[in-house]
Amino acid sequence: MSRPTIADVAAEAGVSKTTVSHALTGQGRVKEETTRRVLDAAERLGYRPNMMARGLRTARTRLLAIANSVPAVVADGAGALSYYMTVAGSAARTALRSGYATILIPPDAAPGIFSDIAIDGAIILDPQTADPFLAALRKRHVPFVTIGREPGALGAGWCVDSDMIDATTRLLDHFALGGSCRPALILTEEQRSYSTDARLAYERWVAQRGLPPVVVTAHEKRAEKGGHAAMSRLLAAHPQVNAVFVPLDPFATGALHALAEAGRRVPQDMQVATLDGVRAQFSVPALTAVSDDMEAFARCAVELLLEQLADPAATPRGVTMQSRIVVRDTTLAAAATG
Amino acid sequence: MSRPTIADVAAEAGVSKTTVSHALTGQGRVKEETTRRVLDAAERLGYRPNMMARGLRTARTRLLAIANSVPAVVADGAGALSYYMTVAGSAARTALRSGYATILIPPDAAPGIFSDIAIDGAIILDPQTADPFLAALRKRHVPFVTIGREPGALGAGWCVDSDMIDATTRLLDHFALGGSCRPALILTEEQRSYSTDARLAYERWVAQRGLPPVVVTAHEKRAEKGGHAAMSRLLAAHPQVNAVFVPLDPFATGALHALAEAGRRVPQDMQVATLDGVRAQFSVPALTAVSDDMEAFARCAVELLLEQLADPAATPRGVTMQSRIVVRDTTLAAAATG
DNA sequence: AGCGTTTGCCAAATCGTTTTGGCTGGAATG
DNA sequence: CATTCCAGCCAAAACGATTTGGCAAACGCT
Repeated sequence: MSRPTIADVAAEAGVSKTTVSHALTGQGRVKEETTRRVLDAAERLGYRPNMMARGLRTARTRLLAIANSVPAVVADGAGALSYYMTVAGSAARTALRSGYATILIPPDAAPGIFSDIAIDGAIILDPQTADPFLAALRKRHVPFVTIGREPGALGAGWCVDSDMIDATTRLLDHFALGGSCRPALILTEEQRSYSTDARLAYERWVAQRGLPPVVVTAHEKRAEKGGHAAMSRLLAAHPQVNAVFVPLDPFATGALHALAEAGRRVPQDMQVATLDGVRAQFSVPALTAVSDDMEAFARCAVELLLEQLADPAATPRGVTMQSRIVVRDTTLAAAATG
Repeated sequence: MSRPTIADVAAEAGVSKTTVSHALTGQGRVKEETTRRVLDAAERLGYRPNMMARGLRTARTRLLAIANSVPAVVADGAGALSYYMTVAGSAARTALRSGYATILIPPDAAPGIFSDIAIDGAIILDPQTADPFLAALRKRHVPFVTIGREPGALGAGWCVDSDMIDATTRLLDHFALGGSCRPALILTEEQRSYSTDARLAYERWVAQRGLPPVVVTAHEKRAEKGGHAAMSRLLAAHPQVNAVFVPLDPFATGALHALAEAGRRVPQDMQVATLDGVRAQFSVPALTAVSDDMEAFARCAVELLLEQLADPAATPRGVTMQSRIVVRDTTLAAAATG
């Protein structure tokens, strides 16, 4: 026989389809003993509700989507977006516990994708200003949670975020531990909340010390090349700079190459730090980095999304997480302690 | 108004629902001009077919799943399974082109998952002997394609695979380029096709040269520790060995540590190679590796799966891909050429 | 003209759930 | 005793697509 339906269970248990549905979903009023009989029958037949039928009736798919707004900077292929995997996997696991499956939106997919797939909600990584993915979701009235805030958004949205202002400040303090410090910042042209926050904290920090702000940018798609070029320009224009925060990790490794070519020693002549990931970990020298627990981000994002699905009228809630600074080879305090 | 249905389009175009359905899906007979009118109406209303309704009727979800049979060997957290992301992302992209969305099965999920989600097909990475995921899929009659063969399976199944016998042979030849060579093999206890193939090729290679086979194994879950322990045992028991193929990359980095502790120079005293990935690339010294185009694997797997979905009665087809050997710091030919 | 075939369209059935509205019979209330 | 209420169950109506079977009109052939 093909897959048993609710009608088969009803026949087996000697009740109506309505009662089976109620017994299984906990709706309506069903005598305890009847419920047990239904559950038994369902078990015996190996009954599984048909998701399509259920979805049709309830207008819910029990599917979430996860997408990365950051394009796959395929500088050297593998692992460029490995943190995306970490997040996606963790989100999928968390969602599954609540009975939701997670659709993986491939890197670099067009935002139009969201009008073709049927989902109850979405998680978007690192949205940028006026993010096209978020626009598409809003248009379709699909609830979403962002990891990282949408910079320049009007009201606060559902999001989970790291405290990048605090982290940047602590990082600059860490730079300064190595002695007198003239820090610079290498950012992406694209505005994502981590970069705007880093800029804010940086400008505040240098202003307090009466230092001139030095910020160089490149388009994120240029990846390693962009970081290399930015660092070269920086060295030429601001020779006094002796520490640099380069959040985007392909930029950071590109910057390391530029420094090597220019004959600058790291960290003696130039301290370098980035956001954590496989690149930072495995690069030689290993990069000091601002590190976030991406798995926790993902878990939290799913929880917020489910909260929102349960009550679409709830007021948006954000969660902020503390980052750690992982000291490796590219900053002076490392040499001092290690 | 809420989302338009096929009935709205029918009204707008002045035809029946049947005709709309036929015009949109290309079924049945519809006059060219009528089709155009329907398409126009659908466009004007922004009509999107309801996936749940369609799925209910056709018993197809247009969802695929991708899962990794290899547990997340979370030796040092991030990036341990970054190749899984590469594959999953590439598969998702390919599937999307044919109108399928891809569900990400989180690492370490229980095989029982497949009785709770509604999918048309699945892609399973690196199945092991008597793989529980494949068992679950077979039980539910869900078509699947494996990346890597299921070792010890009776008939041939739908799969895409690398020619690991050839690659291993070439790798051993590469080892031998550095002079007289006594190679060993460090494998996982778990049998996946790449490991059984590597063993086969290795045993053949040493037999041809009248050398004794040296194979050491560890449980894959032990990750770096396992590789470390295996290498230590190898050094103690077989001091004459001067080259080792360690397919599982966490094992390989673990082995490198053991070698460093034992004061053996790499590659002078011991050549080392592994399967490619971020670890191999970024490890210091960088590991010579057998490298596969995982994105191509994924594309191919999706194509095979769609082929199978189009004709479930088709005889299973396998595709074999050629691997490259990427020479880095841990083999002697590298020193010779670089 | 008469007959069979093809073309173009449609009404109704169908997929497997949930939900609505109603029906029973016994307990509680007056 | 009559009335109201409620627990416990059910038949039928959704949900929005595809598919089946059929009906006219147009066409081709003798």
